[in-house]
Amino acid sequence: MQAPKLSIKPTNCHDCRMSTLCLPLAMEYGDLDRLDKVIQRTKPLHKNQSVFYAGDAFSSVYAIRSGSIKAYCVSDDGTEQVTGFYLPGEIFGWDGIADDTHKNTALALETTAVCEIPFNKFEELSASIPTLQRHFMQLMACEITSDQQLITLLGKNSAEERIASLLLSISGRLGRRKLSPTRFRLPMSRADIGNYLGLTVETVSRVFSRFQASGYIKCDKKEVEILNLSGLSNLVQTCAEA
Amino acid sequence: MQAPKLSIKPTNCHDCRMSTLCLPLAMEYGDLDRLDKVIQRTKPLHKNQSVFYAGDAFSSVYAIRSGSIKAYCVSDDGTEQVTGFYLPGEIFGWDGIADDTHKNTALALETTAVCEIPFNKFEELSASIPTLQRHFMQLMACEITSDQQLITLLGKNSAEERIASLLLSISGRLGRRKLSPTRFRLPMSRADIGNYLGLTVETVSRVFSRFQASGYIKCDKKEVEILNLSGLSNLVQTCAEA
DNA sequence: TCATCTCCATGATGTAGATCAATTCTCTGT
DNA sequence: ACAGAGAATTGATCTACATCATGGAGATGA
Repeated sequence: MQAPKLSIKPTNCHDCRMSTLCLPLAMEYGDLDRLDKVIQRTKPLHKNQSVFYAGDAFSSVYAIRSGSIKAYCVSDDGTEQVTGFYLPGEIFGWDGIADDTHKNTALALETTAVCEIPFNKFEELSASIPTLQRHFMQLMACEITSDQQLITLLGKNSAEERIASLLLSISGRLGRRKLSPTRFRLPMSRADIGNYLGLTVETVSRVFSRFQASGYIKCDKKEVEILNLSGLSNLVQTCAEA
Repeated sequence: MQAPKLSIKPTNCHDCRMSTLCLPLAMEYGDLDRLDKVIQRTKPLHKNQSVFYAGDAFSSVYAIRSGSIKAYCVSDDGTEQVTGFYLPGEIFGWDGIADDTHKNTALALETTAVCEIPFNKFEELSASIPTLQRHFMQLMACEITSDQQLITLLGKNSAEERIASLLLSISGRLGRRKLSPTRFRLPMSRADIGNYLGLTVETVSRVFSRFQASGYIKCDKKEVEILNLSGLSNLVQTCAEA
């Protein structure tokens, strides 16, 4: 397999377009500099390469610079459970903090660049930068609330509501990154979506077809255009906005 | 309404039976003393009293000394979603960290004593007690992994598997608190269980009956005795052990 | 270029659990 | 001690989604 030719320039936290998202807004300039020094920028992963595997020792959390990540775990009987999709500017890898072992495997869904944030270095830093500690806890708390929203979704909502909700979630998250909230490419397969939402591939496929027939979306394979955002919103009832 | 007569003696973290659970094991004696000073012990709540409501400003997290708590949120259309049950020694209230507002309401399921841990005080302390910070992050990470297990459960498992899993979870958590893992009182209603597990009351009730008929459990209303723990375990496939 | 594979779409059928309904049992307050 | 409300159980029926099955459209590799 040939690694794709990519022109990712070495960068730093100061001019990273994502920094207001993955880093605390209130951090001092000098503090950002100190954080910048501990962050490792690895070369881009290509599709299906992993950042870490379930069972790996936990040492870092990761921020996505570009691309997307699927997190999933495998149960004893071999069935997969997708636990999350992560988009640019988002942080993943918390699942390892509980007992220093990752519960999930993190896989690149496409060519993806991540920043690695060594956790022990981060802990040292955050003792002297209080906003950093608070910010990381907030990010973890976001993970908790978004997981709890997914729980609600899985417990109470129909197939259509679940998929509408996922589309809206992705749309909103891309929008916050100043990317188009109405035209985007879904990086994951229908099977991944179904797995994540507790549905079969067939049901996912049918719902996409129905959404298209009803004029909510237009889609060709993974390319999606949302035509009626408010219509989709009306299909969903969430516990709280993400 | 008459407050029940309770003989809860003023206590402190040093002789709290739970301290090894809700507090870091590795903390120095002097450190524990400093933490002890900031923790507020309120008088016991009785059934259906709330610790905080969804929408309340976030200021503290809470540890349960005795009793039990149900956390739930309410969506726009008024439907409830139970997001967790908390037992003695467990900590709840993280859901407010993300944006300083609680997402959930926390309600006492029975007469319940909680310790309040003011978050700003905790943050000050944890700057000088590194293990404290790490421990809190671990507790949050536990919340994340347990939420993700619930996601798996809701996405992939049958009604019987979900309920077996809940019974085993409660059993295990009580066992870790040196309480009987095979005989206990479920503090929550069948409706709460169903809500939490994405099932209707009727289904919960039927599964309890079936479990009883199969000899897995014996139960009279909320009083449960697990007769065949390994049998129940065989019904469940989890992503990872809690 | 053709064979193989994976992904996606769509139709036909089956089923677990929801929904509707009725009864008993158990708290709660006066 | 009693009335009324809520909690739990059990039965009958309905339905959303799973399951099984087929065919096509793109990728990938020899």
